[in-house]
Amino acid sequence: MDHPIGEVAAFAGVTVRALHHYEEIGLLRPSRRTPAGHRRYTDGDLARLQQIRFYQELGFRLDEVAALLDDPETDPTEHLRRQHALLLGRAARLEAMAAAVERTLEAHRMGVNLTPEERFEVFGERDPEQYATEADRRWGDGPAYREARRRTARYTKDDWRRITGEQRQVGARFAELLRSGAAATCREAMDLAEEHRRQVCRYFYDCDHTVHRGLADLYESDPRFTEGYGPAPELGRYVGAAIRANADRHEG
Amino acid sequence: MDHPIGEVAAFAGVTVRALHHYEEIGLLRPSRRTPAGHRRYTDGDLARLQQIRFYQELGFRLDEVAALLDDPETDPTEHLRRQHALLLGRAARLEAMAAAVERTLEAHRMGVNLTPEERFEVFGERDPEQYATEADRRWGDGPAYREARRRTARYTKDDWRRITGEQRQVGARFAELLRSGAAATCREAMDLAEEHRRQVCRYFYDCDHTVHRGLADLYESDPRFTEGYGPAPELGRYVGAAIRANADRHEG
DNA sequence: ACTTGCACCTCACGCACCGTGAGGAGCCAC
DNA sequence: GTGGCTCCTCACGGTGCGTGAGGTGCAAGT
Repeated sequence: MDHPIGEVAAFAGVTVRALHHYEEIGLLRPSRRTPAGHRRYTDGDLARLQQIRFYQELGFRLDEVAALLDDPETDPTEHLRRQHALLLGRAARLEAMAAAVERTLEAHRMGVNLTPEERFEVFGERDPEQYATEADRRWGDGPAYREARRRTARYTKDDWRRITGEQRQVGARFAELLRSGAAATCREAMDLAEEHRRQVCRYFYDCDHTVHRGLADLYESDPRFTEGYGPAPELGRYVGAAIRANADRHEG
Repeated sequence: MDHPIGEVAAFAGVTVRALHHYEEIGLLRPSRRTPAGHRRYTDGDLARLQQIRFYQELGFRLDEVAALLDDPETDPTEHLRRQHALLLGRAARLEAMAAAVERTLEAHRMGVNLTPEERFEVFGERDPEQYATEADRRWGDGPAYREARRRTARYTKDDWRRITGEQRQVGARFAELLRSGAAATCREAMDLAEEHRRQVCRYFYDCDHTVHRGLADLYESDPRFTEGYGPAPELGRYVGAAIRANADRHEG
């Protein structure tokens, strides 16, 4: 009912050394040892290893993986659902990159020279926030968060003024819409949500519609994010609803 | 007409430190320096950086990337085509992993316990065959052909994209090996051949080593099957030799 | 003329994730 | 008893940067 280390390594596509390492850092401890000291992995251990492999493939560091898996508030199916979403997101990103390569090829064929922005737009991506501490609590500090921090770290003061200015403008337009009595599900509100999403993409991380839904929760639950434009909690809910409607529209 | 390092870093989504590192290891040297010693990157440097980023995203190490880019026999468009194939392959792999997560979820819901093989099959590897129509001509409508047609008939457009992406990846890896000077009878080449065989099994029909030998002939005689990855006829012979060596190994 | 302030420079140490032996033991087959 | 395979435990090495520390170049403000 349990397996020796070589077999496990072969199954999982990792080396024996890696399994040793996982034990050293407390990430995966085999449930049993033989009298001779040989490691034996149970099916439960294998299930954990599977989770480890998925998270790792997604770019999490091993200490992050350990934190995720050892969080008592997360049940197994939640891990799987999260991994599913992240995997599809990454796949989509790679396809976008492939498309970018195609465009580059095309430009090359035409003898056109690309602008730097065009060259690297697909590398823009994934994930966190100026709400660094919020993002932290919500997503731990996954690869997306690190990427965002890396990017934001390079922004100058002028960049920040420009970026927050743009964001405040979107916020103001949301407040405007809300005051006008337009539904959060109307086209204008959804377009505004889409604009917001693209801003996040441009300045912070690769924010697809799924991730954007997560931000919607954030806006609704924390009035800090919309304060200053209007009736805070109500505007938060309004923006959240618009983001969700927009996501529905694009995913439908 | 050239750019300071911070700007380049922002464009490309890398840190300034990374660019310093690339220069240290001779991977990317800015074409110019200002009198004050500040690096200046030309558009040509940016083009190279773009290539670096793509290859890196695909999992190549920096010294490998340098070797690839500095190979005088490879022209720019060949890099792009190769990257395109590899990106699609990786995207396909991630989608397969997402599907595996779905299956795991489903099994979980049913209360079923997965076998280790099931748990990790997606981590093993990749790749198959599109030569359905060729198979057609060769085997007329024997049982193998009928099975292939039965299975391929159910594939959606998405399935096809995924499958051909995986295949192209194996092709690219063969080309890589050939370029590296490895013998077609080396272990890596045979492993790759075996991987290829399993793809055929998974996506088309039961392809044992004998049948695989038949495919080897096909690849050698028709350069269409390996074009786009490298010197077509040579690569075809190389793949054929690897398949035969692999068959020998398994049948021996 | 002076001082911020930012972008840039050059060391140089540190860290994550293992790879890669070295040296030895358990276990099976002949 | 002697290969031959798998397993064990150190322990050093390597890649791809992160992260200061300490200093320079230059433009704008006072």
